[in-house]
Amino acid sequence: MKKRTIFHIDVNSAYLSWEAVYRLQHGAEVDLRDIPSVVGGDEASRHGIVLAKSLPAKKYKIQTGESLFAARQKCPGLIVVPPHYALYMQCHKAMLDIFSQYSPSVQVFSIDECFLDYTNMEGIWGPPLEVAHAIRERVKKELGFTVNIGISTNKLLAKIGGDLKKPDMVHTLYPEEIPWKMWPLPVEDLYMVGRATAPKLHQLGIYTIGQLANADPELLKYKLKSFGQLIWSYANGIEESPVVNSGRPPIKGIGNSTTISFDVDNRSDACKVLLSLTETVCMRLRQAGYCARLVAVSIRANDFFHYTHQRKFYTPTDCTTDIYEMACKLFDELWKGQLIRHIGVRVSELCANDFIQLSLFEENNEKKKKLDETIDNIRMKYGSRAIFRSVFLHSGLQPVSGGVMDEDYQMMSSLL
DNA sequence: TCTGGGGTCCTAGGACCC
DNA sequence: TCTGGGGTCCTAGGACCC
Repeated sequence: MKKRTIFHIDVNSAYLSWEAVYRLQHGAEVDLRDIPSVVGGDEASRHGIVLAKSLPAKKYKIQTGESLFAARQKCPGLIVVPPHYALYMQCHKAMLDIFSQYSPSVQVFSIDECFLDYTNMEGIWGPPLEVAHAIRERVKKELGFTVNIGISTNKLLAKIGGDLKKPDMVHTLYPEEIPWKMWPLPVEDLYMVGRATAPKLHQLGIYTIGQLANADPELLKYKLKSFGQLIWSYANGIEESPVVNSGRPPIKGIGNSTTISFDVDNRSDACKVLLSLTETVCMRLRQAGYCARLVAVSIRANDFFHYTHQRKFYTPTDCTTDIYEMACKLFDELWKGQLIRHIGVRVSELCANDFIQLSLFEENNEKKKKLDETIDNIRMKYGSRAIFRSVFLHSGLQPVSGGVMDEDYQMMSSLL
């Protein structure tokens, strides 16, 4: 197999950098990146977590995902700004435009991370290291934020390499550099070694990626099943997945969930939330041209315990009413009267919807389809609030939940 | 006013069939 | 009086990622 050259590019403190740049461009005096600051959700509606942090905030050991309450205890006077997802989508697209000029093969990994296949491109743009620096400089100059770029022969090494030291840097992590650049790192820095696996590895006396790489793969397989094999390979830099540029890999499921601003204690409110979640899920489903066979409902209770319940249709559907009715049924079977903090709806087992659905047993199938279509069109044209079901009047609940709504992005699923 | 939201993949155990 | 065994489908839950 031919040796590849892969770049991994990710934005330093993405949401926070983008927020900082926007504010500077609109007359702000201070750069959020220079002070202890975070992008955080709205605490009043119980979305109060850290979404992104500045480097000065990181010095206070503030972590992404922790509560703003905890973050402020670590750093009194912490600046907290709300997120603007439509802005982040614009930044994402702008940087993608730049990357695509250097290779036809760019894989979007998340809103702030891409892989770029630079194999066979040297003849056009020059040596990888020089080009990576050129890209880094261009993004900084033209868009105002900094990125880290990792270079190697596969996606895994490029990604770990890119994380070596931040911000605004380019690193290589070629296979021959693994022993001295990657193996000394703590094992939790390895992709796929998370909160649950790290302690298990520690119990085996494995604290660094190098120790994992040189551990007995049979022992790891015995303790961690196929996952043990996977992370052993990763620790040795073995990973061969291709950079998939042509759009995203096909989607497997569509979900929508929300933390409600108050604890729901009755079926009627819960079903309204289910409806608003289902509206968005089904709109996205139809937009993508799929029908779904499996519906799952999840709830997180007041005590943070999490429950799910799922069931299959005999015939896949994209109809809001069908999926909503199923969601309610599942909810009734799942709910035992707990106070509900969070509700989710997810559909999966998707198939293309371009076959003619037999409506032998459901004579009003066509009517339902027309209704969904009409509502979709109105919402696409005039925004999601242009039309909604009357049960939401005076309910204190969102009639359509989820997605980023903006003039430029009427229906856009948030990527993070 | 402590703890979001959107994904993918894997495993375990029970039902059911031959 | 000891009660298979393999395969598939289904559901619940847990792990990881950003």
